[in-house]
Amino acid sequence: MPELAEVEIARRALATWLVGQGAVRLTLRDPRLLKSGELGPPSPVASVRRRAKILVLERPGHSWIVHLRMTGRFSRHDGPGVRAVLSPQDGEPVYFADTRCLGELHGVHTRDQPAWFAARKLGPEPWPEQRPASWWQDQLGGLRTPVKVALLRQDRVAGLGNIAASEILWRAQVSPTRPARELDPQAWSRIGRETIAHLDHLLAVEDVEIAYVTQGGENPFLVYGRAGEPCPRCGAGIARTVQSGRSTFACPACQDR
DNA sequence: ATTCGTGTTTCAAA
DNA sequence: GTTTGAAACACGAA
Repeated sequence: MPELAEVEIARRALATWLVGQGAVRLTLRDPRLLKSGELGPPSPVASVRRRAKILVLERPGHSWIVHLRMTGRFSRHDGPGVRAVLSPQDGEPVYFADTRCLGELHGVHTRDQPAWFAARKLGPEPWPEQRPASWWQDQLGGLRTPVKVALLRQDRVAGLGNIAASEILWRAQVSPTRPARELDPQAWSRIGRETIAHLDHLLAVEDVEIAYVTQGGENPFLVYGRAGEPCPRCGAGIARTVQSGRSTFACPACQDR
Protein backbone atom coordinates (compact mmCIF):
# COMPACT_ATOMS: atom_id res chain seq x y z
CA MET A 1 0.00 0.00 0.00
CA PRO A 2 2.22 2.74 -1.24
CA GLU A 3 1.75 5.79 0.88
CA LEU A 4 4.65 8.19 1.15
CA ALA A 5 5.84 6.51 4.33
CA GLU A 6 5.91 3.12 2.63
CA VAL A 7 7.91 4.55 -0.23
CA GLU A 8 10.41 5.94 2.23
CA ILE A 9 10.61 2.56 3.95
CA ALA A 10 11.16 0.94 0.57
CA ARG A 11 13.89 3.43 -0.19
CA ARG A 12 15.75 2.58 2.99
CA ALA A 13 15.36 -1.13 2.43
CA LEU A 14 16.62 -0.93 -1.13
CA ALA A 15 19.62 1.09 -0.04
CA THR A 16 20.51 -1.59 2.48
CA TRP A 17 19.96 -4.45 0.08
CA LEU A 18 21.56 -3.05 -3.06
CA VAL A 19 24.13 -0.35 -2.33
CA GLY A 20 27.63 -1.75 -1.93
CA GLN A 21 26.57 -5.20 -3.13
CA GLY A 22 28.38 -5.08 -6.44
CA ALA A 23 26.88 -4.89 -9.90
CA VAL A 24 23.10 -5.32 -9.91
CA ARG A 25 21.24 -7.05 -12.73
CA LEU A 26 17.58 -6.23 -13.32
CA THR A 27 15.53 -9.04 -14.85
CA LEU A 28 11.98 -8.50 -16.08
CA ARG A 29 9.44 -11.25 -15.62
CA ASP A 30 6.72 -8.99 -16.93
CA PRO A 31 8.03 -6.88 -19.83
CA ARG A 32 5.11 -4.47 -19.43
CA LEU A 33 6.73 -3.13 -16.28
CA LEU A 34 9.29 -1.18 -18.34
CA LYS A 35 7.33 1.88 -19.40
CA SER A 36 10.15 3.76 -21.09
CA GLY A 37 13.87 3.61 -21.81
CA GLU A 38 15.98 0.52 -21.51
CA LEU A 39 17.12 -1.79 -18.74
CA GLY A 40 20.80 -1.13 -19.22
CA PRO A 41 23.63 -3.52 -18.31
CA PRO A 42 24.36 -4.58 -14.73
CA SER A 43 26.22 -1.98 -12.69
CA PRO A 44 26.50 -0.99 -9.03
CA VAL A 45 23.69 0.99 -7.39
CA ALA A 46 25.39 4.05 -5.91
CA SER A 47 22.39 5.31 -3.93
CA VAL A 48 18.61 5.14 -3.69
CA ARG A 49 16.79 8.46 -3.71
CA ARG A 50 13.15 9.42 -3.36
CA ARG A 51 11.25 12.27 -4.98
CA ALA A 52 7.61 12.32 -3.87
CA LYS A 53 6.61 8.67 -4.31
CA ILE A 54 9.14 8.03 -7.04
CA LEU A 55 12.23 5.95 -6.28
CA VAL A 56 15.49 6.46 -8.11
CA LEU A 57 18.10 3.71 -8.08
CA GLU A 58 21.11 5.77 -9.04
CA ARG A 59 23.77 4.07 -11.11
CA PRO A 60 26.71 5.60 -12.92
CA GLY A 61 25.42 6.88 -16.23
CA HIS A 62 22.00 5.19 -16.10
CA SER A 63 19.35 4.90 -13.41
CA TRP A 64 16.27 2.86 -12.72
CA ILE A 65 13.25 4.92 -11.78
CA VAL A 66 10.40 3.08 -10.08
CA HIS A 67 6.86 4.07 -9.14
CA LEU A 68 5.00 1.62 -6.91
CA ARG A 69 1.55 2.96 -7.83
CA MET A 70 -1.19 0.98 -6.11
CA THR A 71 0.28 -2.36 -5.15
CA GLY A 72 3.98 -2.36 -5.95
CA ARG A 73 6.37 -3.47 -3.24
CA PHE A 74 9.90 -4.73 -2.81
CA SER A 75 10.77 -7.76 -0.73
CA ARG A 76 13.39 -10.41 -0.29
CA HIS A 77 10.95 -13.21 -1.06
CA ASP A 78 9.89 -14.59 -4.39
CA GLY A 79 6.22 -15.31 -4.84
CA PRO A 80 3.09 -14.65 -6.88
CA GLY A 81 2.89 -11.24 -8.49
CA VAL A 82 6.64 -10.78 -8.87
CA ARG A 83 7.29 -8.75 -12.02
CA ALA A 84 11.02 -8.11 -11.74
CA VAL A 85 14.10 -9.31 -9.89
CA LEU A 86 17.12 -7.25 -8.86
CA SER A 87 20.16 -9.47 -8.45
CA PRO A 88 23.26 -8.00 -6.81
CA GLN A 89 26.50 -9.76 -7.58
CA ASP A 90 27.47 -9.82 -3.90
CA GLY A 91 24.07 -10.11 -2.27
CA GLU A 92 20.69 -11.79 -2.18
CA PRO A 93 18.06 -10.98 -4.81
CA VAL A 94 15.34 -8.39 -4.32
CA TYR A 95 11.88 -8.99 -5.76
CA PHE A 96 9.41 -6.44 -7.08
CA ALA A 97 5.85 -7.70 -6.63
CA ASP A 98 2.85 -5.83 -7.97
CA THR A 99 -0.44 -7.72 -8.13
CA ARG A 100 -2.34 -4.97 -9.86
CA CYS A 101 0.36 -4.35 -12.43
CA LEU A 102 0.12 -0.58 -12.34
CA GLY A 103 3.69 -0.06 -11.17
CA GLU A 104 6.19 1.56 -13.49
CA LEU A 105 9.84 1.15 -14.30
CA HIS A 106 11.77 3.66 -16.40
CA GLY A 107 15.34 3.31 -17.58
CA VAL A 108 16.79 6.82 -17.72
CA HIS A 109 20.25 8.00 -18.69
CA THR A 110 21.79 10.38 -16.19
CA ARG A 111 21.84 13.26 -18.63
CA ASP A 112 18.09 12.85 -19.25
CA GLN A 113 17.09 12.67 -15.61
CA PRO A 114 16.47 16.39 -15.07
CA ALA A 115 14.19 16.53 -18.10
CA TRP A 116 12.41 13.34 -17.04
CA PHE A 117 11.51 14.86 -13.67
CA ALA A 118 10.71 18.26 -15.12
CA ALA A 119 8.10 16.62 -17.32
CA ARG A 120 6.29 15.26 -14.24
CA LYS A 121 5.82 18.84 -12.95
CA LEU A 122 6.09 17.77 -9.34
CA GLY A 123 5.54 20.38 -6.66
CA PRO A 124 7.84 20.75 -3.63
CA GLU A 125 8.01 18.19 -0.81
CA PRO A 126 5.94 18.73 2.36
CA TRP A 127 8.15 16.40 4.38
CA PRO A 128 10.49 15.70 6.17
CA GLU A 129 11.11 19.43 6.57
CA GLN A 130 8.15 21.15 8.23
CA ARG A 131 6.66 23.89 6.06
CA PRO A 132 5.25 27.09 7.52
CA ALA A 133 1.70 28.37 6.96
CA SER A 134 2.86 30.82 4.30
CA TRP A 135 4.32 27.99 2.25
CA TRP A 136 1.06 26.05 2.26
CA GLN A 137 -0.86 29.19 1.52
CA ASP A 138 1.36 29.83 -1.49
CA GLN A 139 1.05 26.28 -2.80
CA LEU A 140 -2.63 25.58 -2.21
CA GLY A 141 -4.23 28.75 -0.88
CA GLY A 142 -5.41 29.89 -4.29
CA LEU A 143 -7.46 26.80 -5.05
CA ARG A 144 -11.21 26.85 -4.94
CA THR A 145 -11.38 23.08 -4.67
CA PRO A 146 -12.01 21.36 -1.31
CA VAL A 147 -8.84 21.26 0.73
CA LYS A 148 -8.83 17.45 0.77
CA VAL A 149 -8.77 17.37 -3.02
CA ALA A 150 -6.19 20.18 -3.08
CA LEU A 151 -3.81 18.14 -0.93
CA LEU A 152 -3.73 15.51 -3.68
CA ARG A 153 -2.49 17.96 -6.32
CA GLN A 154 0.96 16.59 -7.04
CA ASP A 155 1.93 19.64 -9.07
CA ARG A 156 1.41 21.86 -6.01
CA VAL A 157 2.58 19.62 -3.17
CA ALA A 158 4.17 16.32 -4.14
CA GLY A 159 3.77 13.04 -2.33
CA LEU A 160 0.54 13.20 -0.34
CA GLY A 161 -1.99 10.51 -1.20
CA ASN A 162 -5.60 9.74 -0.43
CA ILE A 163 -4.96 8.24 2.99
CA ALA A 164 -2.56 10.97 4.06
CA ALA A 165 -5.07 13.65 3.11
CA SER A 166 -7.75 12.28 5.45
CA GLU A 167 -5.30 11.64 8.26
CA ILE A 168 -3.64 15.05 8.10
CA LEU A 169 -6.93 16.95 7.98
CA TRP A 170 -8.31 15.00 10.92
CA ARG A 171 -5.18 15.73 12.93
CA ALA A 172 -5.28 19.40 11.95
CA GLN A 173 -9.02 19.63 12.70
CA VAL A 174 -9.78 21.00 9.26
CA SER A 175 -12.93 19.90 7.47
CA PRO A 176 -12.08 18.13 4.21
CA THR A 177 -14.83 19.94 2.34
CA ARG A 178 -13.64 23.48 3.11
CA PRO A 179 -12.44 25.26 -0.03
CA ALA A 180 -8.66 25.55 0.15
CA ARG A 181 -8.74 29.29 -0.40
CA GLU A 182 -10.90 29.79 2.70
CA LEU A 183 -8.37 28.36 5.13
CA ASP A 184 -6.70 30.83 7.47
CA PRO A 185 -2.97 30.79 8.32
CA GLN A 186 -3.66 28.95 11.56
CA ALA A 187 -5.27 26.10 9.67
CA TRP A 188 -2.38 25.90 7.20
CA SER A 189 0.05 25.98 10.07
CA ARG A 190 -1.68 23.01 11.69
CA ILE A 191 -1.69 21.19 8.37
CA GLY A 192 2.05 21.74 8.06
CA ARG A 193 2.67 20.45 11.56
CA GLU A 194 0.35 17.46 11.27
CA THR A 195 1.80 16.43 7.93
CA ILE A 196 5.08 15.87 9.71
CA ALA A 197 3.38 14.21 12.66
CA HIS A 198 1.41 11.86 10.41
CA LEU A 199 4.38 10.73 8.37
CA ASP A 200 6.75 10.42 11.30
CA HIS A 201 4.13 8.40 13.16
CA LEU A 202 3.48 6.11 10.22
CA LEU A 203 7.16 5.58 9.66
CA ALA A 204 7.63 4.58 13.29
CA VAL A 205 4.60 2.29 13.38
CA GLU A 206 5.30 0.60 10.10
CA ASP A 207 8.86 -0.17 10.89
CA VAL A 208 7.19 -2.71 13.14
CA GLU A 209 4.14 -3.85 11.27
CA ILE A 210 3.90 -3.21 7.55
CA ALA A 211 0.72 -2.67 5.58
CA TYR A 212 -2.72 -3.52 6.82
CA VAL A 213 -4.63 -4.67 3.78
CA THR A 214 -1.81 -6.54 2.12
CA GLN A 215 -0.55 -8.10 5.30
CA GLY A 216 -3.83 -8.40 7.14
CA GLY A 217 -2.50 -6.60 10.20
CA GLU A 218 -4.10 -3.83 12.23
CA ASN A 219 -5.28 -0.68 10.51
CA PRO A 220 -2.53 1.76 11.54
CA PHE A 221 -4.56 4.87 10.66
CA LEU A 222 -6.50 7.15 12.95
CA VAL A 223 -9.57 7.65 10.74
CA TYR A 224 -8.89 6.12 7.34
CA GLY A 225 -10.95 2.96 6.89
CA ARG A 226 -12.74 3.53 10.19
CA ALA A 227 -16.24 4.59 9.13
CA GLY A 228 -18.63 4.22 12.06
CA GLU A 229 -15.89 3.83 14.62
CA PRO A 230 -15.60 6.45 17.38
CA CYS A 231 -13.45 9.48 16.70
CA PRO A 232 -10.25 9.14 18.78
CA ARG A 233 -10.63 12.78 19.84
CA CYS A 234 -14.32 13.29 20.60
CA GLY A 235 -15.98 9.91 20.25
CA ALA A 236 -18.43 10.84 17.51
CA GLY A 237 -18.80 8.41 14.61
CA ILE A 238 -16.25 8.72 11.82
CA ALA A 239 -17.97 9.39 8.50
CA ARG A 240 -16.96 8.15 5.08
CA THR A 241 -17.75 10.39 2.13
CA VAL A 242 -16.59 10.52 -1.48
CA GLN A 243 -14.80 13.50 -2.99
CA SER A 244 -14.01 13.40 -6.69
CA GLY A 245 -14.43 9.70 -6.69
CA ARG A 246 -12.19 8.95 -3.73
CA SER A 247 -12.92 7.99 -0.15
CA THR A 248 -12.61 10.64 2.52
CA PHE A 249 -12.79 9.84 6.23
CA ALA A 250 -13.45 12.56 8.75
CA CYS A 251 -15.06 13.34 12.06
CA PRO A 252 -18.21 15.37 11.50
CA ALA A 253 -18.16 16.72 15.05
CA CYS A 254 -14.68 18.01 15.91
CA GLN A 255 -12.96 18.64 12.61
CA ASP A 256 -13.88 22.20 11.70
CA ARG A 257 -11.69 24.65 13.56
C1' DA B 1 -22.04 -14.50 -13.49
C1' DT B 2 -21.36 -9.79 -13.36
C1' DT B 3 -20.46 -5.74 -11.14
C1' DC B 4 -18.08 -2.97 -7.75
C1' DG B 5 -14.45 -1.16 -5.28
C1' DT B 6 -9.41 -0.67 -4.30
C1' DG B 7 -4.34 2.60 -1.57
C1' DT B 8 -1.86 6.06 -7.67
C1' DT B 9 -1.71 9.57 -10.91
C1' DT B 10 -2.60 11.78 -15.20
C1' DC B 11 -5.46 13.11 -18.77
C1' DA B 12 -9.52 14.51 -21.44
C1' DA B 13 -13.71 16.67 -21.39
C1' DA B 14 -17.47 19.57 -19.92
C1' DG C 1 -9.15 27.57 -13.75
C1' DT C 2 -12.56 23.90 -11.79
C1' DT C 3 -14.50 19.52 -11.49
C1' DT C 4 -15.63 15.09 -12.88
C1' DG C 5 -14.85 10.74 -14.85
C1' DA C 6 -12.04 7.43 -17.12
C1' DA C 7 -7.95 5.01 -17.83
C1' DA C 8 -3.93 1.97 -16.78
C1' DC C 9 -4.59 -3.38 -14.41
C1' DA C 10 -5.80 -7.49 -11.54
C1' DC C 11 -8.40 -9.52 -8.07
C1' DG C 12 -11.42 -10.36 -4.14
C1' DA C 13 -15.96 -9.47 -2.43
C1' DA C 14 -20.81 -8.71 -3.03
